[in-house]
Amino acid sequence: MEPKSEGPDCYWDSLIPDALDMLIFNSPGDAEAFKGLMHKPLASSIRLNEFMSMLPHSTINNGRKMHIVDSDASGSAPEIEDHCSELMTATGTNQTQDNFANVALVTSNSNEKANDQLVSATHRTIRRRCLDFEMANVQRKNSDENSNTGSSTSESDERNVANEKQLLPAKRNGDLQRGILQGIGLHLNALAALKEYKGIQIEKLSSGRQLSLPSSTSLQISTSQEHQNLSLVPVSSERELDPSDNGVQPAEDCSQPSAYMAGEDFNQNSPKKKRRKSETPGETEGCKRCNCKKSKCLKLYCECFAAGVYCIEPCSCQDCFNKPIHEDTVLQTRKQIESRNPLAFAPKVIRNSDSVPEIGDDPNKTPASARHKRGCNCKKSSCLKKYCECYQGGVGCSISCRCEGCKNAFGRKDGSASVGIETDPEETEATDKGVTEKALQKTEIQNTEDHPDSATVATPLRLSRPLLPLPFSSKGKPPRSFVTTISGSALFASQKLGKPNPLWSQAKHFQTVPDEEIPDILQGDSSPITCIKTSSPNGKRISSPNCDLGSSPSRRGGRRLILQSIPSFPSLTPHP
DNA sequence: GAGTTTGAAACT
DNA sequence: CAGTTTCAAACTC
Repeated sequence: MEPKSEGPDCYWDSLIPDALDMLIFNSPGDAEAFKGLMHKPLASSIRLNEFMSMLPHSTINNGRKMHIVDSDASGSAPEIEDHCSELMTATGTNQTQDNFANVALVTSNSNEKANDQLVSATHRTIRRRCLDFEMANVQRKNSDENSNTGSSTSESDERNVANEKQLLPAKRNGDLQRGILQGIGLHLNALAALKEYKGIQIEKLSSGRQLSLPSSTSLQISTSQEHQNLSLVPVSSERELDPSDNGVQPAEDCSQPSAYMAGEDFNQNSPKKKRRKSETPGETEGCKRCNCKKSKCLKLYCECFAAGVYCIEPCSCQDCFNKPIHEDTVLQTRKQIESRNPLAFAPKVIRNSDSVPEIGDDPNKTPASARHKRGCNCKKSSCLKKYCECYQGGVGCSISCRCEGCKNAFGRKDGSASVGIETDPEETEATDKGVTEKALQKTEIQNTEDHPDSATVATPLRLSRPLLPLPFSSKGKPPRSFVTTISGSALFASQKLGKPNPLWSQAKHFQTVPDEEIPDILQGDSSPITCIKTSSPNGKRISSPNCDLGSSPSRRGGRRLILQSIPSFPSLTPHP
């Protein structure tokens, strides 16, 4: 797709223009060494880590943020990705954990149209694999302010900060004022997405929206094509900086333009968007928003509110208070709900990365790695419809469920259930056979469609990744922005978004997320970095270095992003 | 598009 | 904690 820019006449200095100006060397000798390096022909075989190893160590330290920009996701992406982790290792593991070492993987839309290629060919050549060193002052500041310690903030500390911010958006304003990149706030609670949840779903970056994460996050994702960044920036800041932001839900990354229209009347009573019904399985995955009429979108009934995002234009809600202009009310209500149930906004589906089968789970037949937090209470749906939160979340029922007549295709409460498409038809009771088979067929069809390349994979594997969009959603809600797996409270977003399903539609681009990648965070894992599966505009996945551990077929050629703690309710940040 | 069903959330 | 009510999504026609 894109011409390889690497070649005999390709030099580092052309790829890293102004590199000398951007770098700070500890000594003149380092500068000279680097200068010489820059004029070396860029052999296609050279590996990024090798290059980095040539750099004086001081070059990549000094608390600077390095961006790895790769415009040609198709060709060289894997290499960059692979070496990114090496690079991290080479430059000091600490950097992967502190705020000073920020590595951004910038991917472009490899599916760009031909004309786009022509237009941007030159730019790409330059940008390609460009190492962009950027001051990390902002993050440093954040680190300083958010942490009493001068040393790098620990994961737990960051999480606490993020949580604090969630409830105290005002604090996040400061971040905005520091000049953080503008962007559209991403409610990554859901990103549990990679709540997928564990499966953060980073969706279409091509729309030019930023995915915002807490300032403590070190990962920056952007598309080279439009210079759009998925920045780990406090959502609030984005909102404040974005003049066009009308309080519109930042987290939303809908493909629907209207969702972002500036000046659009917030009134969601507008008849124009009656989202869902028009959504059909292979249709555009427009944003599906709430339709609340009596709750004022201030209760968990409201999907938007529950997801930690503001309602926006596509919503069909009435008397909506879940808007930036009612931020105080929203926050107050949220606090109230949390006081009643601290986990009210936490992901409903929790993965057990330890793979310790729950009591009653049949390791052989149920996706034991994921379960609904509280379990369902289905009486009539037999856990075969999306009324069932377990089913909706793509997880099997567990002992904690109080459902009756459970036939959850992802795993029955009693552990005897068949799983997904591999369900043995004979296993299904004759009485409900029709229904069950229908549901299973639907699931199977969607699995095939959504994950054509994984169609032959054992179902249990797929099912064990509930956070990622599941197949059966014929009306998959559009993700609020992306599916991603995120740490800490971030999961909250992915969850509701997490409702894995909203992302289902987009999940098509993401493939499944390996269990290992899913939120260790949910389990209290202190790992500083969370893996996020995302897709570039062309559906490429961005991955983070740390995720390289372990291999998975689904990862091949994909990219992963690793994001750090994300506020659970970022998008509610006030809007100036 | 309207009406029904369903089960989570909220309330008592 | 259990029962009831309210609510909005999911589903059906």
